[in-house]
Amino acid sequence: MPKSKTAKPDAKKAGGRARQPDVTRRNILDAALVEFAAKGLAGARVDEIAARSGSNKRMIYEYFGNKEGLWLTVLERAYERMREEEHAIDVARMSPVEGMRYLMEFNFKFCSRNPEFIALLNAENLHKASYLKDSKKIRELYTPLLVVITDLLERGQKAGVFRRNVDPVELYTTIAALGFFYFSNIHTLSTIFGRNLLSAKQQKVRLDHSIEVVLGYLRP
Amino acid sequence: MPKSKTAKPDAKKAGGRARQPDVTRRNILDAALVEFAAKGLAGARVDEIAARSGSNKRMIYEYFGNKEGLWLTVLERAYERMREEEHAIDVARMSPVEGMRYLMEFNFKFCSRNPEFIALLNAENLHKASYLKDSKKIRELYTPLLVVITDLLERGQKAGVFRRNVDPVELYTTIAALGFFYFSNIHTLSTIFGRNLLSAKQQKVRLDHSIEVVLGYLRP
DNA sequence: GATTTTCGTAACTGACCGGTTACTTCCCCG
DNA sequence: CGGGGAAGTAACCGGTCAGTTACGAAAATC
Repeated sequence: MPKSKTAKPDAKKAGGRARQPDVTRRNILDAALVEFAAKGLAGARVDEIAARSGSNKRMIYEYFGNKEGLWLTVLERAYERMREEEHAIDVARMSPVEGMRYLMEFNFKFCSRNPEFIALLNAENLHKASYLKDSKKIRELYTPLLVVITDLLERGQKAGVFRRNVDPVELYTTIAALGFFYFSNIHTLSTIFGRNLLSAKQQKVRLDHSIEVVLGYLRP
Repeated sequence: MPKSKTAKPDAKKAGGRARQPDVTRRNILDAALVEFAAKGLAGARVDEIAARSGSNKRMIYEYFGNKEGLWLTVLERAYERMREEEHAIDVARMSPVEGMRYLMEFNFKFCSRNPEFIALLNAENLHKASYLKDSKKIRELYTPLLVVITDLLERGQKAGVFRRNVDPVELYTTIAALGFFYFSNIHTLSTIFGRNLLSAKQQKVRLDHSIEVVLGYLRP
């Protein structure tokens, strides 16, 4: 989300009034992401978003129409961000095993770094993805990770270090599951196991194990 | 949800009034499970639960105090049910590989069969498991699956069919992840992949792959 | 600097919703 | 058989919240 727009003051904090629609818009979206992620669609309060954004309700309804419009925009933006980061992945020069390891680490750490994204996805699944389904922007936008995985698999198979007959979509789902689930259920799991799974140490244990599972499976 | 309770009239449908606290209680919980799973804690409507249960709000507040009390009870009940089913698992007579396969199938199908359980857990994680943490009933109740996994691992290692140095808790988490994630994110995944992952066919593909992953990993 | 357009504020509205209460029904026990 | 208490009903209350509006202030435009 680099700002390609202007080098202007950017904030209206210090009393300085400004006329910067896109900044206001962004502030609202940032605030909405936090609120929606913390409380879901039904639990989130528009007033709270307005207050937190430094803007006001009127602007929200001007830009996004209603609460659901805001929700969809926040959701689309979260997906865009993820895809941007994924696009930056380049494992072409790595060995298949190295590449796969790197990929899983990326996925895992992305989940760790973006708890709001996790919360958002879960909430959207609660609604049976009804907002996502209506989104023009997101349809048919496969994750770039899929391409990378396909490439790694092929190279690994040719080099004889990966087993054959692995469906890339299935493997992608598995990798996504291993990262996502841990963070998605981190609070109930922590409660049941009586451990703080948020700790860096526990996270490392989990990531190492997950990588072991996938690489172990991929052995020819 | 077979009714194992009594052979009594049981329903107050046909005008027949009844004085059956536990039946009313159960009806409320059944209705609440559906409503909470569909809309989350904030989105659920107490009036709707009352209507759907065939009872009324007054009874809800009499039995459960408030909406949150009802939520916690529904949550505890869902966990209890899962543990009951898990307790019925007996893989003692199966070979380690057979047993592991059976276990994963059980876990997967449980998730498939109990979408409300998935929704409930996700919602509770949104609240950072705050209700679960306060529950006296659930604390320190390790899932029985963990015991079974530990046993299978040991036997498999002794027999030389499983690798050594596998942490049972990590493996449990992995197995849980492979089942849970698919169903938890089934709507967004279906949208993005453009496939209906709810179909029996897709489910079989996923389960088979998941089993392959774990058994592949476990090879010595 | 007058006009138009955008932005911000705060009060408002109307629906909704969690929770309560007054009152009725009818089961159970003596 | 009659009274007490549990079970049930529906109206109601007070607060909340999504969404609107009226109006004022400041920018951009000329």
